[in-house]
Amino acid sequence: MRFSGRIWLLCKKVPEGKVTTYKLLAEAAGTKAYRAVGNAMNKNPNGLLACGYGKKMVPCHRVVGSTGHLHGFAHGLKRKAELLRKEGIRIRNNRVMDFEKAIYKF
DNA sequence: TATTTGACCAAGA
DNA sequence: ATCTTGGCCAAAT
Repeated sequence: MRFSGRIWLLCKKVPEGKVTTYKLLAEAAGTKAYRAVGNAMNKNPNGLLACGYGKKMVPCHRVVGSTGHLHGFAHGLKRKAELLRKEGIRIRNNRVMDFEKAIYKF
């Protein structure tokens, strides 16, 4: 399977209310391609709401930078922040509060 | 095959 | 705390 596909699979394991980082995803995949992970998210199978790869959704909005900052989102950072808030994650200035505690560890 | 492009990351003149 | 710089790597061109 292709690199991006493996990343999507790992991404699906992140539960609601938790977040992960591009770096963590790369490490979980056994690589250092942090940057390529970002690209994979950008081209994820969630057209606009399709959100499907296999049988589950790819919660790409739960992926943030290693510093806890929101880097990007197909529908805008604002939308991304709202989705996260709706799952119980506090966001302030495009940054996840209590970041360390919200991280999902593989 | 070669070049360009990012939703990255860590370190710091 | 904030901005820049160089290194990184898969994908698309």
